[in-house]
Amino acid sequence: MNTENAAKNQFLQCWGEMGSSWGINKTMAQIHALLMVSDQPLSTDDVMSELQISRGNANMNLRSLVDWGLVRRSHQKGDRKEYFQSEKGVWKMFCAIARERKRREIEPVIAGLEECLQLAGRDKGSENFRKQITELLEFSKTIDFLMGQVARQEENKILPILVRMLGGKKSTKSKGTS
Amino acid sequence: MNTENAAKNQFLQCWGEMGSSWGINKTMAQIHALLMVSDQPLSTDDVMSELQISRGNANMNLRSLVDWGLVRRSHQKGDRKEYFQSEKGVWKMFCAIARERKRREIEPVIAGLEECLQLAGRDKGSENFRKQITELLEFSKTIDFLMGQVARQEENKILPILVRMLGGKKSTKSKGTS
DNA sequence: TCGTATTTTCAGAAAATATTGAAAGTTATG
DNA sequence: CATAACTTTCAATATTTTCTGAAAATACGA
Repeated sequence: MNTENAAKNQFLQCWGEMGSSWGINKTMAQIHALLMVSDQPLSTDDVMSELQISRGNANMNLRSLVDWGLVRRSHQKGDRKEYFQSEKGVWKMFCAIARERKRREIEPVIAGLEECLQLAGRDKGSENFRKQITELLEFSKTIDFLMGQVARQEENKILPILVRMLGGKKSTKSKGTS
Repeated sequence: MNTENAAKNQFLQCWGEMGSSWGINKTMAQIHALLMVSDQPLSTDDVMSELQISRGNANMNLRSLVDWGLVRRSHQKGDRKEYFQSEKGVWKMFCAIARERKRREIEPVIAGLEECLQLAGRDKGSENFRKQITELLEFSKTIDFLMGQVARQEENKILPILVRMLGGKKSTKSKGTS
């Protein structure tokens, strides 16, 4: 990691940690952070030298980021190398993550819980079990639905509304927060 | 893992996987699953034998579950052993998780991003950097606020409202979605 | 207080995950 | 189509995380 900029290093560190704690490969999160604050698209070699990681590692995690829809491949004219550019809009990023986590983590849970109900049968002894699984399943389906809908919003209209609904700070000034 | 019940095993498996993919120790998630579908509180030994894990492992993860507010310690009269009982309400569980993840994972990110801004200074060269970090920071603060507010709702009123707002299925009955 | 039942801790072992780097594969260009 | 530039793969290795089990600590009842 270059020493160039302490703030940038702090950011790479911070973002990597956060990724880790949400079950995302730390290097993947760091590359994402690097690209997010990079003014130009970066090549695999740029990423390797900035983060001091191997080609294989850089390649694999860049591909993952592309798969997640957080990063685009790009090309510079007169250059054979591939460059990578991050989506910078926070809401767009949020949508991409919501979409992928729905697909990778919520949908499989729904399928798993449905299989539980299948296996549980209808006998008296499994009543409580079925009730609990059914409640989890319905909740999961609601979350699944909401993540899907949120992920397709072009603009972040929903969070400000929620903030108001859940008691956002009252405006003390005469004009609204508009 | 006892062979007693295929549905239960499926559930333990499924819940463990889900935990893993969200950065939660798989065993912790499995113990949680086990307690969720257990009619009586279970002792450490019960958990050990159901999941075939060591005392140390069981103890550590039970403590974590208690720390997360997902499991309560309980006692049976005339028995010196400690027993554990899961919160079963899905909404209550959701709130506990939201509360803890806010505290453990969102708040540190906010602090980290604020430190980035400190370190970045005010010079022209860091303009884009500051803009990006600032946007991430504001988004994080919004999420932080929302998780805090959601976590304190006794009842799940908010999700049904959201479902309606984001295009919940239209009523097929004669009256409109009013 | 003592002895016993129970819980907690923690160093070492095992398992899971992430990383490396070199070879194989691919693609663009003369 | 040969070559050089670049990308991808993957077996070996390193690192991190999780788990074990026995020892230490604690709580309880007589």
